Amino acid sequence: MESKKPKILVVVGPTASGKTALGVALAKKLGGEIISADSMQIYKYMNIGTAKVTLEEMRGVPHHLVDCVSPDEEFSVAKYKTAALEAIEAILLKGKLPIIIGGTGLYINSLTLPWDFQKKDSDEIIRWRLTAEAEVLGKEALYERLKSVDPVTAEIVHPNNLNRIIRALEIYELTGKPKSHFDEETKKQEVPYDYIMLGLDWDRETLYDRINRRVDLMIEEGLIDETKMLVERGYDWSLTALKAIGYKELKPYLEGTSSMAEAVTILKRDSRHYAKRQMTWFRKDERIQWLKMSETRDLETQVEECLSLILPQLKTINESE
RNA sequence: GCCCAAAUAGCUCAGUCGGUAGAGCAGAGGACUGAAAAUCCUCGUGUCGGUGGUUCGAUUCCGCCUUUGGGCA
Repeated sequence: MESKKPKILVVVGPTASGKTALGVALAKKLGGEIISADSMQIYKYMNIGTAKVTLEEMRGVPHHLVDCVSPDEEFSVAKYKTAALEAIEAILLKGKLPIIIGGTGLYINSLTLPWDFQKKDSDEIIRWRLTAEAEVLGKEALYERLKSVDPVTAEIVHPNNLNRIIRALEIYELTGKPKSHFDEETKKQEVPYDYIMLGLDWDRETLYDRINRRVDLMIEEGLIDETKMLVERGYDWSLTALKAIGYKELKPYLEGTSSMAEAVTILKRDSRHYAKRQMTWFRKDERIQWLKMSETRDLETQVEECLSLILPQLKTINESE
């Protein structure tokens, strides 16, 4: 007998793999609502560059956690998890199927693995101070401090990876306990849902080709103006949101230090690199069932294929009701 | 037609005072628990344009050829 936990569908895949279209189609067929798991599509005013779903593309399917945070607002996995869990509950209450779709592996894992963010906090000021300390003392000094305070984490974190070193030290300063302590504890948590995880799998060359073409399209659709608009609104290049691929690459062009062609080339490259990192992330996840994608098959066929794969697994939800 | 320069990794180029070569980028693999589209790690054999010569030994020196730039007519 399968577990009585509510079943939830998760669709992952690299950028430009067709998640949006497939997700909407699945939601239509299954009576679902979509929860985005995308760290950049949550930001307002960033539409073209993040390839955000358009109202038209939604085809009436409700989307959650898209377009809901200002680019200068602080956001984090922890906040994502809280908001996503709320959305899941609301959708389940309506008797509909939550479908989580996105390419941010960390966000996906925050929901599908027993991760708990409640007990440890974060603090911008400490983080700021540690960053400044690293500039003065060198990251080696901070790494040494981490070694003495949390040798287990120091073992895992590479000495060059300042961001990780800082976060680990931040946790220690905030709680008096090492990060590794929380990592152990969090594993004892329970995940409240059963996730059926689907991955969109393209061959590398085709995906890269799609990415390159999509970047050209973004430029045609006005990515330059969108970026200018963000800057004019006063959003700083140092914001996390402005570090999104599609915007940061345009900075040199807008500031006149590079040509548009150069900027676009780099934008394409960064997008390819990103896709590669996403694939590395998802590839190792054994829970994911891979769906072979190709441009010769149309959406309808892909959806059918998808349904025949997941419907048997979803059935238990109906039986238990 | 003549003169000059270049020809080395997928690309841009470095180098070997003669002992068969190395950077950046591209590309590949990996890590990831409150910045994650971020951050970080690892991976470099290629007829050194072709062909003769000198030499124990040539990608390196010399001759010729080819190609590509530039200049002169």
